[in-house]
Amino acid sequence: MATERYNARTSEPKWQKAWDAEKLFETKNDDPRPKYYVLEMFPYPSGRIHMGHVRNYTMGDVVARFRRANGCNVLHPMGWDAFGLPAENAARDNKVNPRDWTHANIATMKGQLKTMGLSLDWTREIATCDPSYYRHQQKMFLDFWQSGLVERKAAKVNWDPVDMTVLANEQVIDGRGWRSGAPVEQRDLTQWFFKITSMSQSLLDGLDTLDRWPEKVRIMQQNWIGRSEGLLLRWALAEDTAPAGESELEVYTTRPDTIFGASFMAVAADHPLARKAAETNPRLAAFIDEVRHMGTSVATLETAEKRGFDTGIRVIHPFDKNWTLPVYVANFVLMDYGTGAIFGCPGHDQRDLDFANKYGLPVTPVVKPEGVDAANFQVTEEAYGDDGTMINSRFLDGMTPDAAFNDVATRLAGVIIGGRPQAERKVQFRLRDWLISRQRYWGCPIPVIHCDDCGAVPVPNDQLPVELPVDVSFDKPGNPLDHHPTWKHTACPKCGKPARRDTDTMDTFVDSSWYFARFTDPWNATAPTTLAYVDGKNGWLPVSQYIGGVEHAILHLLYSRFFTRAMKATGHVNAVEEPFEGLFTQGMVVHETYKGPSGWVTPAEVKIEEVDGKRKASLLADGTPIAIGPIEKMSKSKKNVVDPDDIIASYGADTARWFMLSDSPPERDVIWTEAGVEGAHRFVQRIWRLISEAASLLEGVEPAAADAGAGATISQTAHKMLKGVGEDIERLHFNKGVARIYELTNVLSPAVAEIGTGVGDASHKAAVRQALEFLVVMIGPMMPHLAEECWAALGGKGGLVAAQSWPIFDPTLVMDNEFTYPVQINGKKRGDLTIARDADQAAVEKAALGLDFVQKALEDRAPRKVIIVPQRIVNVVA
RNA sequence: GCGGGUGUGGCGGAAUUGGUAGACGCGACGGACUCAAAAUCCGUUUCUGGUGACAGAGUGUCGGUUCGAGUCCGACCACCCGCACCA
Repeated sequence: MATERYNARTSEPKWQKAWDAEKLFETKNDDPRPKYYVLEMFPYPSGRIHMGHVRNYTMGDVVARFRRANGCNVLHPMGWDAFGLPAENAARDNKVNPRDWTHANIATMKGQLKTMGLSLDWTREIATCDPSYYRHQQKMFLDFWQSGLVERKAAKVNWDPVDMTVLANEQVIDGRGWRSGAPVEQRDLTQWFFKITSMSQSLLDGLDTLDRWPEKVRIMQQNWIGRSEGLLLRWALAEDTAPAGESELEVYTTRPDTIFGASFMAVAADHPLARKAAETNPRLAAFIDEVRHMGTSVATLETAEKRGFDTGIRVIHPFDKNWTLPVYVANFVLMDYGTGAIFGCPGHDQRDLDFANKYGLPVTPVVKPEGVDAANFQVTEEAYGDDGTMINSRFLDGMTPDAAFNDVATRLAGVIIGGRPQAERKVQFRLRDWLISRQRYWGCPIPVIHCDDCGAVPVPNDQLPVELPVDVSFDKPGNPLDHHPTWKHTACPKCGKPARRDTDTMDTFVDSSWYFARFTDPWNATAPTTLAYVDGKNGWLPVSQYIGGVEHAILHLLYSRFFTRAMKATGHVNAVEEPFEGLFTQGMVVHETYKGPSGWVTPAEVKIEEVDGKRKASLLADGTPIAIGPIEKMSKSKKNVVDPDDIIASYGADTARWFMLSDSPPERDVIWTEAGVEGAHRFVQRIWRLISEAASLLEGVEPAAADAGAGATISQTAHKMLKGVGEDIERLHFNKGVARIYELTNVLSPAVAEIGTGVGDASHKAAVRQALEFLVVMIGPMMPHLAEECWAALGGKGGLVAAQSWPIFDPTLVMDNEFTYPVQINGKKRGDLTIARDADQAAVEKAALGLDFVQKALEDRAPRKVIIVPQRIVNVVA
């Protein structure tokens, strides 16, 4: 029977409508089944979806559909990370309102996502730029403020001169703004901060509980938080060298054990002591000025050579009144870490050694490695940073560095100077507070009013939300809210006098730090969350499986972890602290690049041919030769992008989805190739041919597993694959599941063809029928439209596949009755031995030794040893 | 510099964690069907030698542990990612 080709263009919209009509993916909060929350990172509405989205949302959809088939009440929502600078740039360049631009993009992208056939609950859709969303964010900002989690303070902040706004530390990459790529400058400004550092320890400890997160991400966060244990240590200044009014220098050190190896002190250029000393020393003042200027750009700071300037100040060693050390101002000491001052121990710190060598300062090793003679141990070019034994350290000699650390800490803690101990233990974090002020329009307004008399005053609850004005102009550079003629002028809520609104908006990472909580009840108009649904016994959080790009390993994921804790502290969630129980970071979609005489060329314009075994590219239009470049992340600048719309239009969504899941492990990059898509499409057609052929042959046949004859092999394979595919999806090993589905198809195709020729009894047919139904259910999460079409062709028993349960495999069929042992001689495989699965070791040994190739190898001698691992292997040692 | 990861056919990648290396897919080659092509179907496809059955080699390199190593240990090489004067 000739069957028509599967036509995705007509089938896919048909089934999407059928799912909508049944409201299959709308989730009820009070559904009693076990809850499963699967979430993909929501997109920025840039205009069109790209292949990265297709990959991300396909994976999430497979998980959602699979969990649904396994009896879970699945929450799988979608929304829009809708605030951000591109909308303002579009407004400036094209004279459109950011709101209109954003909403138009959302409409387009929503349409594109719908063509993918994702099982999303669109009734919960949210956009962060809607006042109905950001009003709650403003409320939480004020709640956080009241709870001491928000602070307005002056600080040295990162200024992006292109985007004309400040940036958080996390948004500065290699000294450049994360979006603009412009070198970031340091400015002193008063800004709003979330006090993320108040939760440093909790954020660090929480990482240990996240066993379903990639190790890599946990390590990155751990390093970013950067905890160290050390000592705050005060050094007395030698009186005759101290500037007026100064008597001591406090440093932070993690190596107090090396205190006898100290040879100098170094302070940051901004350190108060440096400023004081510079007052009477013009050359020092000039040096400090120079260092400060160099410090404007973070990028130049990193490559700078280590330089210093002797202030003339001397400090007295805590354990030796007669030992004085020089105090330098050094360009490599940071003011905002520790106390902005260090003691230099050149023997055991490379920077200090470089510095000491440059300025001729003494180098005394105080820790020696194991097995080295103390008298001969010297440090010249390379500092020794490892463990060992204390030397040249008086009362510390012979101790381990750990013990010496404790000894020094204890001794100096007991020395009280000026009412304070000379040293205190101190845990220091690298993490800084989260700067959230942005001098931009298209963001959530900070709900604060500045009054000359009352200071910064919260906007009262009944005046929320503070909405963005619509009539803004982007003609002038800078912040349109600040330029707006009336918006910022208002009355002080406290005293009623004229006052000004804060014209800054919040970092857009604030918007994405709680959207996952909002999805649990987006209809709540009075509060950000509904406590009954957000977490706890009947709540959704934490997200069971979160999927997104690794580029958010620190930014979004760290902020969300903080925000969840802050929401708990302010009563917006019940108990949850870690918002994402399972995290998966998927790889990128990459593609070959093509370069012609006049620059980069898109894949759609290129024809690829194979000439003498070599791939050659030429321009489709006129045959101009094109150079095939390296495989890179799809980007507009390299033009190596493939538009999901084009793929879906020509092959259908299922082909695109299947390709995204095939071959490449999901955490790795996937190389998009034309040949690969065609291969995926061929499989779509192959499944359809198989099912439509079988549908007529097996009409009326009741599916059942066979336990004997040819059908038994079919049933065994089908049940094994059913088990395997389920496990693969559970572990997100989609590529392995795909391979198994191919294998099952490879078994079923000839089986169906055989039935077509009239071979096979009833039990065989029943087994094939069952295997085919398994196959259709198994492809359901991956290629949902094709699965529906196939299911309908097979009779459509029980309605839509999307509503079917995942079948349960029969354990007895998954186990073979016989086992084929590979038989090795001296560790090399020489043959097989098929024997009953329950044969005991003696029986296996006897049978193995009876094999002719074993006898030949042994040449009548007795084997030295026979190793039998049940259900594994036989190894005969001759 | 520090931290993490990866390295397997022409290519993407499998290998129940110490037990048959190369599943599955792509590509290539040969054949069938066709006037022809596309599509489809059937074979072959790690390398070397041999018509062949077969033999030998083989998971970045070198060494080690083991009856047995892609997997464990030691040293090294290459590439990728993250952090980077954090005291």
